[in-house]
Amino acid sequence: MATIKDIAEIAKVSRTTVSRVINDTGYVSDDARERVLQAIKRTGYIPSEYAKSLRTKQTKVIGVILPKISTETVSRMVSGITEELSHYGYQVLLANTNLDPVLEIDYLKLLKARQVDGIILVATNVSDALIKEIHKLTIPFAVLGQEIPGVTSIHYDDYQAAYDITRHVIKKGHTSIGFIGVPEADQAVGYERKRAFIQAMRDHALPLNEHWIQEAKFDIDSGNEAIKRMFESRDKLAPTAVIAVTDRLAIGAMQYLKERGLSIPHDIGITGMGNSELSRYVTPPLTTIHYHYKTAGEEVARIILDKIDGKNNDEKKSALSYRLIERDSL
Amino acid sequence: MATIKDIAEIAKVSRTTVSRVINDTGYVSDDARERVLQAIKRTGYIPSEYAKSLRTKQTKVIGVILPKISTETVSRMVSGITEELSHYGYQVLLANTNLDPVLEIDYLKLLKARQVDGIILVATNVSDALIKEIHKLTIPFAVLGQEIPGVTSIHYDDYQAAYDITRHVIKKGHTSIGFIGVPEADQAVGYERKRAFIQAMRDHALPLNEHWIQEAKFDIDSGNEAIKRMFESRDKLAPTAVIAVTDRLAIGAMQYLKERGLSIPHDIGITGMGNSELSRYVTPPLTTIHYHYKTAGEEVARIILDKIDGKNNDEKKSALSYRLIERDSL
DNA sequence: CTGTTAGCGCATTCAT
DNA sequence: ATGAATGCGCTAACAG
Repeated sequence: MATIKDIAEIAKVSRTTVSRVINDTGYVSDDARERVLQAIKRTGYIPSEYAKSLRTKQTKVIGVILPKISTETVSRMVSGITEELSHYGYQVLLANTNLDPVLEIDYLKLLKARQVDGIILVATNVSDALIKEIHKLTIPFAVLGQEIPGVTSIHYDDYQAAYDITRHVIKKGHTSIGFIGVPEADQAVGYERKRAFIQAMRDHALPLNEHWIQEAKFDIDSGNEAIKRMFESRDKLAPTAVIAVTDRLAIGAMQYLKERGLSIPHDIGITGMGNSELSRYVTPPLTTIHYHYKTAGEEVARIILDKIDGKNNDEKKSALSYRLIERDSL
Repeated sequence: MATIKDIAEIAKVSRTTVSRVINDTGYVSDDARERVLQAIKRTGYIPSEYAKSLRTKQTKVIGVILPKISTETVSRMVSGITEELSHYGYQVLLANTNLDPVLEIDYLKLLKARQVDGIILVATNVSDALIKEIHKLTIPFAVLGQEIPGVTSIHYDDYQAAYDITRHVIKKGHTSIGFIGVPEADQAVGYERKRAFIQAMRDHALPLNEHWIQEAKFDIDSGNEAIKRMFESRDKLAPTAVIAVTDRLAIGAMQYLKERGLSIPHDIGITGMGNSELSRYVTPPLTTIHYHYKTAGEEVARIILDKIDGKNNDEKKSALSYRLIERDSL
């Protein structure tokens, strides 16, 4: 591997001059520049980013901590992040926790050690320990997907979205409405969406049947089981519509309903949230909430970049827009 | 940010000693070690990976160049890669080309500049310029998803898989079989799969109708249009089964068929390839080929790691296993 | 316009 | 068992 020193020798100039032509900074005679360029070309020399970073204290790398790359939500966010960052010569160092909360903290430290210029956390469950660690951070930081006190974040307005879809279901004339949620440890998807559902029901003076409020995990099968519990409760009553907090859950529920011979939306309506690709192609297509995940990735990238540039260093909160997509499942 | 020098001063030892306790190398008295550890704890000191890399010529970072992160295939591969690498303390630097072939070469250089310990290319269309650039590379390198002469790669045995599924369709009794492919510039999905289809048909002495061999892009709508062209050809003949080279294409085709009032698989059978999550949940569930994408990611990570360790430096080829998944669409 | 000097933070001889 | 000295590859004053 050639170094700046080699180039300097070949071109018969000092290392400084080489540095100048590389970075296009300061005056260099055409003659010297030419010789340097030639030398670079001949040797295939590429300046070491590491050595450069050591001097400049800038790595042009942003660390992204995420729970699991192979989900649509996250991969779309990452897509938005990488795309936006690439316009400014930044790259992404991935830290995939695979849903292990301990790793989140480990990676935070690791990224610090790597002197990344900024860190983006794609969050699900945020532990107190993590929040503490985040507050100790001195480099630009932002959270995507959840709201953390005192920290810049872009979150989805889960409460409002869930409230909207619940109201939508109610407006369609349903009064017996079931709900499939996820554990409340997940602030956004678990807690907020459930809270919104309950509030919307109350605001419309509709009854809440405890059997009709089920909790599932995040996978499709889990949705199937959750609605099964709903239908097999002793009182033999069943809702006329079910709101699931994710599309996958809704799709799992649809499977059960179909197996049971129920027609959607005629016998029972169902809605999801997330507008996953799946939701368009199941039968019938799912009514759901579309979040702009990729846009969120782009936006958080821009925020980090701003912070790096020194502007906009204060805490900043924003909620990403969403819209209700009406299809045929309700 | 504290440095090794600060710690040395606080602990009243030399930087060398600090380095020794950090890396657990050489002799250090318990007393000195204790003081160093205390100092580290107090200051929250984290050694700079950059400075370390500059000395050791090891970055513990693997560059991954990919065409688009937000597809199921790629994100599963990346998931396998990051998971495997993390076991050995390596991280992934992402380079998302967004399908721009020029960027592939740019990123190759960038990763070199960042002195990554290895590079994994998740490939689609591989240009000659890229191949040339790859051969100039001196760092460990491997390709995932396509086969490149003289380069270590894990590819899918697209020919065999497509041959198998064609034979499967034939065995089901079909003789009038259509095909929806993609441009042959894509060696694996475009060229190989088509070649296999044609060969299988010939081997079984079945006729090839040119109207029934259509080319589409990669998206769902494109599959829809492709089969439409098939059905609207002048001779008014239509196949009794259609093989699409991706699930998305198959799903697009299914939409058209349904709109046309055709029953699947009764009136016409259809198959995909890829076993995307979608394929399980469309109606009817799609018969397809399942590739072990994540496993491939893990495997290529292991290969790169081996190369870094100096073992197994020669070119190595392997094909990943797949299996036919029979569902209800055929 | 160009070169000299210094130092970023660390690991590694080589002495002691 | 410990430290002094050196250099990895680069940029940034500071002189000339």
